[in-house]
Amino acid sequence: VTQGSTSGSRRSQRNAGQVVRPALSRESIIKTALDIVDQRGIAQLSMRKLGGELGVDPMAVYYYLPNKQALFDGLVEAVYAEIDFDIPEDGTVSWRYPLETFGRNLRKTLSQHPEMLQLVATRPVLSPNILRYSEWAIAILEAAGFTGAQAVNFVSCLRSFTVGHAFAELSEPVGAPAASEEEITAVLTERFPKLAEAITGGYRPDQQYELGLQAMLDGFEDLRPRA
Amino acid sequence: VTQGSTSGSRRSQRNAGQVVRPALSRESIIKTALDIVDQRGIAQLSMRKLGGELGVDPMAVYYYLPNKQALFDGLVEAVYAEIDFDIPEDGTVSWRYPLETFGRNLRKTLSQHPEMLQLVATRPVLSPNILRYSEWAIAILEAAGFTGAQAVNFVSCLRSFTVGHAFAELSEPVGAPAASEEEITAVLTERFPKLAEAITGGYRPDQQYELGLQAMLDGFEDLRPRA
DNA sequence: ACCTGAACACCGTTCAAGT
DNA sequence: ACCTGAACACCGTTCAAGT
Repeated sequence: VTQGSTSGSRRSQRNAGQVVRPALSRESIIKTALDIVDQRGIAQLSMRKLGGELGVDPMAVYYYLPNKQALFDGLVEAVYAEIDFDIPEDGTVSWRYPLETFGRNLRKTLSQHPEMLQLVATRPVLSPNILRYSEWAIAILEAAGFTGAQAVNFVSCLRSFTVGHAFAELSEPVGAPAASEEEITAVLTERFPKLAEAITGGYRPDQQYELGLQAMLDGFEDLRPRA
Repeated sequence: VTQGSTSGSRRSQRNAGQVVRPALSRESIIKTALDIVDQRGIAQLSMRKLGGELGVDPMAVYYYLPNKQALFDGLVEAVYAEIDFDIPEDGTVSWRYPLETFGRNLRKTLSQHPEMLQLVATRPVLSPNILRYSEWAIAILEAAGFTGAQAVNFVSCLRSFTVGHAFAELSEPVGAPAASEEEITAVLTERFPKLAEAITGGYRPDQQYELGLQAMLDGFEDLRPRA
């Protein structure tokens, strides 16, 4: 939560010998909140603890954000802004490229903020970062012969799959609800042998994601009018 | 929240003229909790309101469930149990059938409990209903030439896509974060014309889901060894 | 066995007040 | 303009007690 002293730090200089508290701002509040979420979990983010972390009265953040929902929106937007959605200079990319990159890079950022998943999945935020990349993706897909409506659906489906997969990864493969690992596999082998057998190979999330991603893209390809 | 009087209703008969309160049970508690979630939203489900709805001291439910997490687990399991996962008598189904049915029927039940989505996506529950159907699906897929590991990945990917899509549907297409519908489309047409153009056709969730579902299945088909 | 009730350590948010 | 502090109406959960 380190941050260089910004302008308007007259106050900071007054309390020499004390901990220097940078001036509050919407941005710094959201940054601190995201740290809390990432490190301690979404359930641990309260307006009161946020105030504590900022070294400020809990009510101080209400000057910058009207309520907790607004804070959540800010957090989601901050995560969206982190996604690497750079559009390549070189214009010659296949129609699969924007879609693959959209999925993989979204997934990468989500994996860095697993505790944000609930918020990201729940709150609709029109992030410029996403919109801009989608706009470009549509152009590429249209140039490849798809319609704009198809392109939007493709992006939407990939987003859904990626978010859903991130959730599944978070909740473990055939996870441990309360019982121990051994107990579960024991019950599985007895009652659901094929499932148990198929799982013993291990759960490889990256591989599974790539399988689903490529399958979808292969399916989309079939919709393309013949050249 | 109506429920026929069950056995052990000696108490109920004592307070004649009063509202008859059926005996508490884990099942009836979860049923009532699910009603609250469906009708008033997940945020409105508190142990205290649950007690109120049951006509009982809030602490009474702790006799049947150790804490709120256990209540959540019960709710998720209840939703999973509702999914129509009947295995057809007639054994001659295509390998696509179990996968299509898995996705569509999961989606149908999720759409009936939209407020449960966060919980369903978050909590790993080994529902017998799901395991049993998965076991059958694997058998069908193996008979069609796929490996068990592939079959498990297919089911997993479909679950991810279905859950993710349910979330997206809940959060609206290019939803309204705070601004009005008109403002959004205005900004969109100005800055992201292709996106705006592609969206004007309207958002058809069912159609989009079916598109993604079939694309994935088409992609899976390519992995099948030639007969 | 099943339920009650007080108590504790928390919440988000309002509103008036300070500097 | 920016932050404080008391107050209100909530939470989940513990623990001892009632019947």
